[in-house]
Amino acid sequence: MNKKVLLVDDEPDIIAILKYNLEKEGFDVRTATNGKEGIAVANEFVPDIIVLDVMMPEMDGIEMCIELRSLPKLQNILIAFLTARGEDYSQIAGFDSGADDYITKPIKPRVLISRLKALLRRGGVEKVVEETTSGLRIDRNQYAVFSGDNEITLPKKEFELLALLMSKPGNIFTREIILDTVWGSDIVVGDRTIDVHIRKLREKIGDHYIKTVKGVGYKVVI
Amino acid sequence: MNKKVLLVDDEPDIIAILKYNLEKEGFDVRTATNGKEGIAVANEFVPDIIVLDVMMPEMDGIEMCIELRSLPKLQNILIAFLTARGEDYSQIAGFDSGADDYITKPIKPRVLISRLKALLRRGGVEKVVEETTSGLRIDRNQYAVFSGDNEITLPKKEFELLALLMSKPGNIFTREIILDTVWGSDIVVGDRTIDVHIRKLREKIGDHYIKTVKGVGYKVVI
DNA sequence: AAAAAGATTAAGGTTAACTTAATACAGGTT
DNA sequence: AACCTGTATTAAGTTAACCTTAATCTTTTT
Repeated sequence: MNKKVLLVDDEPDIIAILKYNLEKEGFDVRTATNGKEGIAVANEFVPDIIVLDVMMPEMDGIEMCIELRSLPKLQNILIAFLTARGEDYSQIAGFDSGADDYITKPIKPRVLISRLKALLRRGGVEKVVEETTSGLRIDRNQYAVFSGDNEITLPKKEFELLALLMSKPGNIFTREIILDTVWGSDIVVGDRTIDVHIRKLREKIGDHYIKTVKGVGYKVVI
Repeated sequence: MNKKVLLVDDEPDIIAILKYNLEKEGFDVRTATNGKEGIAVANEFVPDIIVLDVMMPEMDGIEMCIELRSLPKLQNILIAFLTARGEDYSQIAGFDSGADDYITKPIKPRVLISRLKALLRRGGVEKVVEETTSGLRIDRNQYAVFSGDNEITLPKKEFELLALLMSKPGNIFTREIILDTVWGSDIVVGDRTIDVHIRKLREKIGDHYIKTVKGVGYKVVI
């Protein structure tokens, strides 16, 4: 049974690219170009996840999100906000209109897909906790990681890097994906930066959790 | 039944050379010199594979590719991009408009042919997880192979080699195809290199999975 | 039996990743 | 504003893993 995605964005080009790529991945996709239309489609289509541009004419993403959350039928749908990088994030996040994830544009289709899958996989807000059988646990709400019983506090970048790896324990993440997701596709930092962060992580959580696959990337052992 | 190829390139000379060589190999060839024409021919001809120059006037390869993928009838056709060497590859690959292979020009006709044959043989997209009845499993997301229950981590080349063999379990892969696919048509390594990698693989996953067919190539037992 | 193809082993060179230390930067505090 | 503290990034040197080749041995084919 394919997962249903509703894309809401006022730019037809972006819609087209994302739609194509999501469908290739096996998603069932519908689209809308403004908030009003989005609500209508959501009502009839009842998607699993809605990807929502924050900035839109007529009814913007935040308004749409609030309205969606007020409809009983649509209360449990996952909502991912698309925001332009550098946009006043606090305004959106602080508002807490009920989004489950914030994704910054520009984003490569590949990366978007992996974020959406991660969201669907962990089922949104209530499953912010991810745990491996090897004993590593991450709690996105607490912004904390646990190795066995003891809590380890991580700075932002280190946390985000580990959170990415933990979003799919066992899966490999290439350096490219890591840079795109943790740093953003328009920020340019060297490859060594990743190494150093991995090093710091290993220092704090223990060596055995993160595995290097040379020439490919990193993964968290299950 | 001959395989049907559609060549789309704005340079008549290149078209002529490739057409001649492909026909000599038994392919059924049609051509087009721009994207619009390409779509039209594709619609009527319904080729097995389309070879598409990225840089073209009017409608470029990427646009054409996206449009092709939007037509139900043509969704499963294989698409190979021709790109000039040194061209900003990331722009193309990152865009992920749905190509099945990227081939850099200049390319020798016989190399192109072997690439196309490889593509047609494995039917383009590979499954993420592939498993044989003999108990060998490969997971491209995890970048891991399993022999029965235990996970075996492989370095890049070994993994890619096994991944190729596992893309069609039971099928034979010639040394030429292996070199083209795993090493790339422009990299020249000796034949012994393949042997050594096969040896390492057998050492790690067990001798019985990979079978040598002398004078032909290797295959994974089903 | 000779020739060809593949298997095996060890060794070298290359590249990617690790490590350490130094610098730059941000946030908070005096 | 100056200072402190912790974090992020870069640079440079080191280490380790991997890839490839060469040389030798074994098997298969003619």
